Amino acid sequence: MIEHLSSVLKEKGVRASYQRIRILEAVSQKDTHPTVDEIFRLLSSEIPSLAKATIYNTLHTFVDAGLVRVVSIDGDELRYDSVTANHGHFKCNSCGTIYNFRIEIDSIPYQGLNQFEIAEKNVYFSGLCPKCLI
Amino acid sequence: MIEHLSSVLKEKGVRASYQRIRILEAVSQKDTHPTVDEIFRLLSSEIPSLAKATIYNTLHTFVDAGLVRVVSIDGDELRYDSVTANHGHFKCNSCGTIYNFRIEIDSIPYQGLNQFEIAEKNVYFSGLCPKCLI
DNA sequence: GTTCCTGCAAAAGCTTTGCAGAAGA
DNA sequence: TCTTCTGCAAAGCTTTTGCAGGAAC
Repeated sequence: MIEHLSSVLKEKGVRASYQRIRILEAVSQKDTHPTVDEIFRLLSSEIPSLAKATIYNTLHTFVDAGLVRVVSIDGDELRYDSVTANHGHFKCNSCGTIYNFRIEIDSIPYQGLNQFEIAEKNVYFSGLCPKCLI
Repeated sequence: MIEHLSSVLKEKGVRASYQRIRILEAVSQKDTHPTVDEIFRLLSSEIPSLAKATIYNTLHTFVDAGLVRVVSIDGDELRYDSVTANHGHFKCNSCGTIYNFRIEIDSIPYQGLNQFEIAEKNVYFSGLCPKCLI
C-alpha cells in the first residue's frame, strides 16, 4: 500500500515523504471526505510530530498535482477527496455526512461555455439522508 | 426596486431593514457573485456606518430563508448568489471570475440516492475562461 | 551535496459573538 | 411598546508564512 501510494506521488512529480504518503492514504480511504482537522486527529496518534501546517501545505500540493480535490458544498467546511471519475457529492443538512453517488457528469448537456476550457466538473446535492429522515 | 425587494424579504419572514434591502440588491445584481468583502466595499461608500459583521449575519439570514445560496467552487472564497433556477457556475482558475451557464439540473440522471430527500442541486465547473485563453 | 519538506511558532485573515443603542412592526 | 437589527469591538477560528533542522533524491 505504501509502495503503491509512493509511486502515485512520484508519477505526479510529488516527492514521496512519509507524511505525504500517510496523508494521501487518509484522504483516499473509501467514502471518507476528511477535513484537515479529521486528518490531523487520525494521524497524530501515530505520527505525534505531525504539524497541522504540514497537512494544509500537503493538501495544497496534492490539489495542485491533481491528486485530490476540494469538496466544498455549502462553505461551512472544506473537505478533501481523492479524485475519482463520475461521482457527485451529497451533503446531509442535518448530520453533515457527505455521501458519494453515481452520476455521469460528462453526459450532462449545458450551454453557454463554448469558448471555455473545462478542467473539472463537480455536482453537489444537499438535503436529508435516510438516517436523518427516520 | 426597493419596494419590490422589501416585499421579497417580508414574504420570506425577514424583517425589511434598509441594510438588508441593499445587501439583497447587491447580491441580486445579474451575474455578480459577490464576496462579503465586495458587498462591503460596494455599499460602504453609500452607507458608511455599515458593519461587516452585519453583512455576515444578514447573508446567513438570507441563506436560511432560501433567498440566497452560497457559491463555493474550490473553497478559496465564499461567494453569494440570488437563487435562480437551472444554472450552474463556472470558475476561471486564472482570473477567478465566476460565470453562470445554462444547465437543466433536474434532467440529470443519477443513482444511489433513493432514500434521500434532495433539497438543492448545484453544478460547479472550473477551468479557463475565453479571456484567459487568449 | 542539493533540493525540498517538516515542525514550530508567530502572523494574518476571516467569521462569529456580546452588548448597548437604534430601528422596524 | 416590544421585538429584532445594527454597529462596534473583541474573541475565536482557520489558514498561511518564515525559518532552522532534517529527509528525500
